[in-house]
Amino acid sequence: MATDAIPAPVSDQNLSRKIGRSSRMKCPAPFLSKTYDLLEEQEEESNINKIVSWNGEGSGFVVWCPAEFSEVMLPKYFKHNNFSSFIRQLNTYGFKKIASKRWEFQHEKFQKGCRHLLSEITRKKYEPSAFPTYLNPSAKNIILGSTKEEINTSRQLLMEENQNLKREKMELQMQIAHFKALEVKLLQCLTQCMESPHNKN
Amino acid sequence: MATDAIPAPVSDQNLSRKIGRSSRMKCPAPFLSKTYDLLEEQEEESNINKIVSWNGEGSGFVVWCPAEFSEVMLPKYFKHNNFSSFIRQLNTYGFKKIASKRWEFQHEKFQKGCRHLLSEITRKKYEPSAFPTYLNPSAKNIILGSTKEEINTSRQLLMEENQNLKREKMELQMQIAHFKALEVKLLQCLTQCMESPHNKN
DNA sequence: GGGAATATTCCC
DNA sequence: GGGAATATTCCC
Repeated sequence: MATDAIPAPVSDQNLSRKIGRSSRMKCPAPFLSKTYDLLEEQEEESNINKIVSWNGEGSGFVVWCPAEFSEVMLPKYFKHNNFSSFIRQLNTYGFKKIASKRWEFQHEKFQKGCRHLLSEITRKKYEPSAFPTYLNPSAKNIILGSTKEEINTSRQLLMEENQNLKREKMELQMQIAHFKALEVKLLQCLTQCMESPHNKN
Repeated sequence: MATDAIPAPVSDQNLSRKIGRSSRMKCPAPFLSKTYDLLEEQEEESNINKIVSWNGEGSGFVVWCPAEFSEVMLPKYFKHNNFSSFIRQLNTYGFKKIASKRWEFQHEKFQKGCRHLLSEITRKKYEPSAFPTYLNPSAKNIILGSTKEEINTSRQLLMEENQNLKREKMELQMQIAHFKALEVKLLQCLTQCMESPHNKN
């Protein structure tokens, strides 16, 4: 039946929101728990059959067979069967691909036997107005350690942000113009109202 | 089999991105197409069996049986079986619930027989700062004829302008907050003024 | 690898 | 109903 494949709601999602992940977070992101679960599940398979497993040191994991992994395992834990979407999430949470010829990923806080570390892993934040980390404005030394191209990239990003800010400023100014006009009208109304209440009655 | 329930990729998703939905858009959002499809599919059912259908005038639609709709129809078109998520999407696209005792929804541009209108429906915008990532081509030349130091100077100037723009933006936002508060007060005054034919004449 | 749009979930 | 976080998709 079709609905079978829709994963049951994950219980730990509820709690995590209320607490907020900022300082003392209890619940790992669902993506991390599920990925960890999925590795635990595979631990029970014999080595020969493993689609995915922890690496030798337990410091990362390897997807041995991406095709099977995507078709069989992903839908059991996620709402899709696309390897690329899984990779996208890994990147979002700061995992690194640490081998060139196989799909091995690692994250400092994602280790075999250390489920409790998961809650220390955070999403990379998407901050619309902030600088990318490598463009930290306080980093005045940028010019020393960077190539012309890198500085120029930084410059272009600033230019882009600049355009956005100007547009936003314009929009805000339009809003203000609107409010000013409104204020004038309201004051007119009020004045009329105060000046001539007598006549009608 | 589990993977059966994962909807096949929808072909019209590809095109819509490239074009951009701003002014002359060709492709409706997947959510809209799918919802329309789902209604078309039900058109073939006899009236007695309908889980969902267009309303009498074709100006909206009614989910007659939310339970069955969620369990049976949603998973065929979406990656979930939650009625509330469907509702959330309807709200995102500006649909209105137009009956109190049944699940009837309406949107000006969502009408029976008018699939072409779908592409005029837009998401309500959540827009912190949106500007398509363009790379300024004319500015690319700067890198050829300039030294690292010169580019960096340009960069620093932009950074400065940027800071200023942010400050200005903040100030404008404060002005707007001020106007909003003022508007509330004026409206209160006006209301009082109108309600109480003061001056006791 | 990551930006950004859309989808889904959760919460108020 | 909608804000906001997370998930999924698409594209560069």
